[in-house]
Amino acid sequence: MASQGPELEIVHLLRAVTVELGLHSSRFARRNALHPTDVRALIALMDASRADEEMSAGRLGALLGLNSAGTTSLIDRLERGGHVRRVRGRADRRKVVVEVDEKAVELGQAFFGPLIDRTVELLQGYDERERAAIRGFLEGVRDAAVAEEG
Amino acid sequence: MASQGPELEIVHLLRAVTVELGLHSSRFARRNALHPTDVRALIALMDASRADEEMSAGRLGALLGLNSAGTTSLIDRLERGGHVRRVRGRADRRKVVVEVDEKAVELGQAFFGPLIDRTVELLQGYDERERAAIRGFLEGVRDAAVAEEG
DNA sequence: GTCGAGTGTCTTGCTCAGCGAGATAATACG
DNA sequence: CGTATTATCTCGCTGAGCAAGACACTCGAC
Repeated sequence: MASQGPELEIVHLLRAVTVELGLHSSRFARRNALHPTDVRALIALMDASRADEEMSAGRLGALLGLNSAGTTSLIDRLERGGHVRRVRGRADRRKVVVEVDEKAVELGQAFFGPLIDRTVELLQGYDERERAAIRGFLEGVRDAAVAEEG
Repeated sequence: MASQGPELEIVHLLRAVTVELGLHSSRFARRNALHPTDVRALIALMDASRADEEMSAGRLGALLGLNSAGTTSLIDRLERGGHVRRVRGRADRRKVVVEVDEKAVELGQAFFGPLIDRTVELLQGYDERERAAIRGFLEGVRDAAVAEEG
């Protein structure tokens, strides 16, 4: 099984990476008494915040594939844990904008920071052509996964 | 956000890849009326089968982080769907060896095969040094994630 | 303005994955 | 043989997420 040609070995390796990153996330979840969905939500919220976009309850739910009831209880859960605040939208007052608490952001950075730093460090060990190969490969896999929606 | 240096861009790309691969798995899950856990279980079972290892109920549960009750109901579910068979262990008759049904294997290959093929194809577009960089990077990330169990 | 359709969120009642505790069955070891 | 250990299953429960619908706000037509 370890002798299936160099390409399949890398495919297998990529899967191992996704598995380990998933396990890493679930360690974060368990440690903070969060569910996998909660972690995904927090990540989406932090992304939005970094991009200076408002994240409404509905948009968050859609992103995570939850219906409105599930979304409400997700936000309830996060709010109860103090990770998130509900703020009524100013422009459209039906909307609920979900804001991440500063402490949650710090918590996440403290947990995922070292791994990100280590990855950046790894990448600095490669020259421009090698980095381009890595980037191109990842882009290719991402696009292939996106395209595979038959 | 897209201008954070070449290294962080790749880190972000890697996350996008894991997200998209996760979504791809969940499309497979939904289409076959399976839960995420069921998919993870089937993958673990196929891996074991390819490596010619027997997978007992307990080992499967441990691999997925389930307790014994959860493991039993997981296998019940998979068996009910015809994806899996229970076989009493010959050597140790307390054990239950879980075998994947041929059809489930084919189903999985039909679904994940194209993506794997596309990935192999991508890899063939790189020379030996570039492939080594990709492999080394993935190994490094995997090891970093494994090491981060503080 | 105000009426109605449309949209965003929350409530209610339910299903089912997974947990804890403990029962049952087979093995190992004295 | 009998006791401890190991592997799985059963029972009762908690809680995430769903479907349906209530409620609140917005916006366009008149």
